[in-house]
Amino acid sequence: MPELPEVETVRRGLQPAMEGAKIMKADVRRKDLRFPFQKDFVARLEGQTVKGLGRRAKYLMADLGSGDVLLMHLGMSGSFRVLNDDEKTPGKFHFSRSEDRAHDHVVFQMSSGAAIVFNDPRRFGSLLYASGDGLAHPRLAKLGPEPLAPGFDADYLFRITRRRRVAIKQLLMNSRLVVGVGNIYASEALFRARIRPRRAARSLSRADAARLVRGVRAVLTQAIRSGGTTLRDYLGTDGAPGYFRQRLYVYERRGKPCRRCGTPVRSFTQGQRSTYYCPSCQK
DNA sequence: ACGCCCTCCTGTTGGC
DNA sequence: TGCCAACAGGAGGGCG
Repeated sequence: MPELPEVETVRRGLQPAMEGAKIMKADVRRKDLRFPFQKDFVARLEGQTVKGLGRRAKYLMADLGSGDVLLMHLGMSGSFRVLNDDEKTPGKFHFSRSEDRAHDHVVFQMSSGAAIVFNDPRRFGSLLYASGDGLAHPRLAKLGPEPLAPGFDADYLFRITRRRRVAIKQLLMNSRLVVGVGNIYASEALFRARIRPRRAARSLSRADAARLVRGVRAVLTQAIRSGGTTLRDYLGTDGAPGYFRQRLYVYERRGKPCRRCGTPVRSFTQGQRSTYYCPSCQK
């Protein structure tokens, strides 16, 4: 489900309910998600105050009073819902599109009175307790630069694309090289940069690399502003969808006219994922 | 080091 | 109408 803009939107939604509040109770209803819950996961969390809520790549990071961190990843279908006091009555609210409570796997009761519910039908998400600032955790240690940070610039992208035969779209989705760009925004960024997704990475000129950096940054920034993209499941912490879908240029628009030139959008499968592009605008 | 392929899991959809 | 294969926003891991 969620790429950087959706995760960032979730972070902003969770922040008021978590920051400065204590985790009174952590109700873990399964033994595992993507990974088994650590043995002492609940014991280490309960009673801790959340000092701040940050993000690295697609991980949410709750900084805890102990100096450690709670890492939260949404996988493909994970979502958080914040329930305030007046919304806690069962049946009075809806969480997911299907209103199916069966996949509410973890509930945090916060001292603020809010309940924070993690729901994840496919269970590719994960919640991990990590020591220190968490950046040395194996899952984070090898991540590439943040696409919206200064380190992701034309020089960097040009450099890492040299000698790589891999298709540029797949390179964009390689989190060791740049984080946060998933299947939707890779297609959208390439459209903005006017580069075909199948191009070998090493075929990009310096000018291509510069346009692609701008394309990635622009699409992510604009999507954050719209609260992310809701295709199917994704909902924010308040249950509202993201509105960037109506601003997509190519994703899920196969056969529809390109919003720039009118040529029908094409799609094909690349690395077992759908890719979309305009055969006229992108070279 | 790199590139390709498969896997985890459930729910929904589209084609016959 | 019903069945079932294909597919869905991530990413770890194995293999050549």
